[in-house]
Parts: sequence; C-alpha cells; structure tokens
Amino acid sequence: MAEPMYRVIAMELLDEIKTGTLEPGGQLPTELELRTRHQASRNTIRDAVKWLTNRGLVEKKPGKGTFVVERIDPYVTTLSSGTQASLSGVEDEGWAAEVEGRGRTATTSAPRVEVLEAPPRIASRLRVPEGSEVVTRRQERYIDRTPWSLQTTAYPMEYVRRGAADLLRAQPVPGGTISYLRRTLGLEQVGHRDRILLRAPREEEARFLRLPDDNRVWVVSVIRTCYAAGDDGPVPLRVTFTVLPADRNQFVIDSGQVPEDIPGPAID
Amino acid sequence: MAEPMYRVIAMELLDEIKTGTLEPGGQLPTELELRTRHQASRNTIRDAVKWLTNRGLVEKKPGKGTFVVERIDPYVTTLSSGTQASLSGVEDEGWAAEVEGRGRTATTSAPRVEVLEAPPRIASRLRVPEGSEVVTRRQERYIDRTPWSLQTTAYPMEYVRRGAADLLRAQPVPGGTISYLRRTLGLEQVGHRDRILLRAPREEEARFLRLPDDNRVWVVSVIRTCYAAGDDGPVPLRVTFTVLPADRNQFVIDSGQVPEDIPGPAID
DNA sequence: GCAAATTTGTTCGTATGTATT
DNA sequence: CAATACATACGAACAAATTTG
Repeated sequence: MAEPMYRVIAMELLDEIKTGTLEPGGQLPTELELRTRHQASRNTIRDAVKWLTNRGLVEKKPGKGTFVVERIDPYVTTLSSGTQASLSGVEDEGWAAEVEGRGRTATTSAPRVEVLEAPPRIASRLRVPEGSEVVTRRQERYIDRTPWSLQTTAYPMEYVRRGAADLLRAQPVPGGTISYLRRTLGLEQVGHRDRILLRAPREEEARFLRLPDDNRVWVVSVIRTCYAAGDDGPVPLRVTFTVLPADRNQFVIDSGQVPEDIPGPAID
Repeated sequence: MAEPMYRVIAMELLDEIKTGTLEPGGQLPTELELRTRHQASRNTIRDAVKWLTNRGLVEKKPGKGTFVVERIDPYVTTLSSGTQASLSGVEDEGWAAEVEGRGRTATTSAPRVEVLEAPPRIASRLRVPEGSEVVTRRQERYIDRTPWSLQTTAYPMEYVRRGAADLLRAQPVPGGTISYLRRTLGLEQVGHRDRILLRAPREEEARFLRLPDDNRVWVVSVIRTCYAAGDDGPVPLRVTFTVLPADRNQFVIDSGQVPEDIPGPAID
C-alpha cells in the first residue's frame, strides 16, 4: 500500500485522459460515480480529482461537473527582426499584420493613455529620473476573439512637450508611433533589446486573460527597450511591456541565414 | 459570509508572507497552532495552507513543518547573437563562458551519446527521413552546483560516416562541435532559429531539475535549429533541445544597436 | 540505536451551503 | 421549486517522516 488510494484513482483518471478515453472537453464521472466505482469516500475522490485540477488537466464547474481541459491552439510570435526591425511581433505596428498573416483574427482595444510619475521599472529603462513624467499607452489585444495579451508602452513626457502631441491621444497613432516619432522629433530607432521573463500573473492580468484564479498558468512578460542613436551609444527611446499567457504562446527568434517559411506552432 | 474561512486564513498568512513577517525560508505556524489560533478544524487549516502550497508560496515538509519558499537568483541567457553567432547562450561552446562571465559557476556532465532512429521532432527539423539514424549528445548542466538545464543535440548519423567520428565519443569535442564540423566536413554554420515554448516538465526533467512533483513549475523548452549554407537556401546542420525551469530563468534578445552592458536579472 | 514527541499525510464519516439545470 | 453536482466545514483515527531525548 505504498501508493495512497487517492493517487491510484488520480493515476487511473490520468491514464484515461492521456489515452484519450476521456476526450478534451469531455466530462469526468461525477464524484458520486467515482465513489461507488472505487469504493472510496467522497473526500478521497475529491483528493484524486484535486490532484488533476492542480496540474491543470481538468476543470471543475460547480453544479455541472468536472471536465477535461481543452488545449488552445498556440500562437507563435516572432521576436527577431533581421532587417525589418520595426515590424517584429510584439510592437503595435507589426502585430496585427503578423497575426492576420497567420490566418487568424487580430483585434486591439483603443489605447488607454496615462501620464504618471515614472516607477523604477520604467525610469531605469528609459534612463529618466525616477518620478519624472512619462506617457503610457496601454492596449488589450485579442486573437480570434479571445483575450491574448496586455501591452503597455512608455515614452518620456518630454516627447510630448517637444511636439509629439499625438502620444496623448487615446487613439492609435496613424502610421505607427515609430514613424511618428521620426517625423515629429527626428528620433530614429536603431535597435532593441527584448527581455523574456516568466512569472505568476497579477490579479488584473489574470482577469483580462481569463486565467484560472489559482496561479497555475503563468505569464510570459516580454520587455522591449527600443533604442535610438545617441552621441554616447544607443539611448532608450521607449519601453514596451507585453504580457501573454504561458500556456498558449510560443516565440521564434531568427539569427543569420535561416529558411524563409513562416514558423507554425511546434510540439516538443 | 462571502469569503470561506479557509480563504480568510490563507489571506492572513499570505499577508504575513508578503509583508515579510514570515520570512523566506521561515516556518509557518504548525497546523495545531493555526487551529487553536483560528478556532477552526484541522482540515480547514489544511485547506488554507493548501491554497498557499498550490500557488507555490509555501512548501510542506512531512515531519518538519511548512516553510515559506525561497526565491532563486534568476539566471539570464542571451539568445541573440549579432556578429558572434557561435557564442550565444544555449550552445555548449558559449554557455560555460557566459555563465562564468556573470560571476557564477558552471558545471557540465560528460555527454551521454546515443544513436537512435530519428523521432518526428528530430527528423523534421534535421530534414532527414523519419527513422533514419541520428546521433544525440545529451548533457546535464549545473549553475552554482544546482541542476540548471538539460540539453540534447542531434546530428545526422551521416556526419559520422563522412568522418566526424568524435561525435560518437562520450566526451566534449575539443574546440567545440561547430568548429569540429567545419574542420572535418567543411560545414559552416550561417544562422540559427530558436523556438521558445513552455510546457509542464516531463517526469525525468522534473527529477533532474528537482522541481516539485506537482507540475506547478513549468519548463522553458528552447529548440535551436542551426543551419549551414546550401544550394537551395539554408539547410539544417543540427538541432539542440534545451530545457530550463521557468521559475529561475530569463532571456535576452538583442537586435540592432543596443547598449553593450551585460544584462542582469530583471524584475517586472 | 531506540523510544517518544512533533508534524504532516491519508482516509473515513457527516452535515450544510451554493451554483446550475 | 426540485434535482444534481460541487464547495466548505466539522470531527476522528491511524500512518509516515523527522527530530529530540
């Protein structure tokens, strides 16, 4: 009796899920059925199902039953750029085009514009004093009608004072912000640095992305700092924070000469 | 009575963890103590602590107690390359150097060499027939003595027949495999494509990486396909699978002109 | 090295509340 | 409103891991 009963039951259900006896979206036997089938108390059955729930294999719906989770078709974002630095995957200008190019539907909310005193994570990346004013533009993005990512881009408030007034308008900047900043301020983007990190979603993120309220599904946080040419090397131009659910996103980074096909989702 | 009791208790403990009243590594009150403190049954207390456990905030050690988890100093891997394609972060030649350059200690196990019939995930990437022979070289990597990543690289068996015999030796290839393949077979690497995907760890991976046996901590799977120049565009040279725990790894990708500092761990 | 004490792990039983159909 | 199914809560007992005397 090395293996506790709840685990034996969990393993049996796991096996049925893996082999496809229980299909994705299908309903598990109810707690009562499992109880009679395994001659166990209801609490033991609940422990077994809990084991599966904690691993994200099944979902419980109060009043309905327990169901095998359905996998979402992953979306692939291109982070590399090669020649066309301005068109790569996470930025507003290129995002919708890339999504539609993959035969999926992209929707973006109108940007929510805020002026705030730069918190450390923005100030340090833009190399402006902490507490100095910055403009943030925040968008909610959908792919195929499902909430997909949250993106916030921050610019020094100085840009607005110098003439880039459209940064404050709660509308997409026509032609994209990159070319807008070039036209109005002569700022030319020459490179960018992406950071990828993984963490549990914040409350607000979990709500928009409809993630389960335990923190089982993490998010990928992509922080892109864009640089313009400066006298003393590249200087920060803007910084973009993108948050995507880890369970339905993949990333591709090309370097040097690679095949030209558009990479689809991979399995490993 | 909107909030169930076990959640109230969980929130109170969560607060103590967040504010630092309970320090990382510190012990929580025992179930008995919490029971008397909150006038609740032991099962209710256990539900509360379970809530924290499921979120990865505390760890239970049978016979000892419950403890606040300690965060691991994240390691930053560079995936971009710019000019020095052969030196970037996930490949054997550059890995140890990059780790030591960050002031940490890198250790690598001797490669475990296998000859096997190519499974689909390798065959399709190397563009060899499924079931044809390939050589895989697998290494376990440590940073600061803790298990950090598992890496497997696959080459077509044809390379060995054409003279790259050292691929079969269970030892590091002196000077690195890239230059070895160039010297022996004239194969020149001209680019690579990285894919980043996230998934639950396999049993074997969880064991080596010492991940909790629930699948709370996911792994980042980095699949790098390296290409050589061919008559009809780039042709696959080798493919490398790297698996790293998602809770202690970050990635940096540079593109174009960016500052030259070595990026440390970021917080978001 | 063994025994006792402490602490978490598993399992049963029972009762009542809440959400959905 | 009733039936179904999951959620929360109580109490009790024994098992297993760890530390301490």
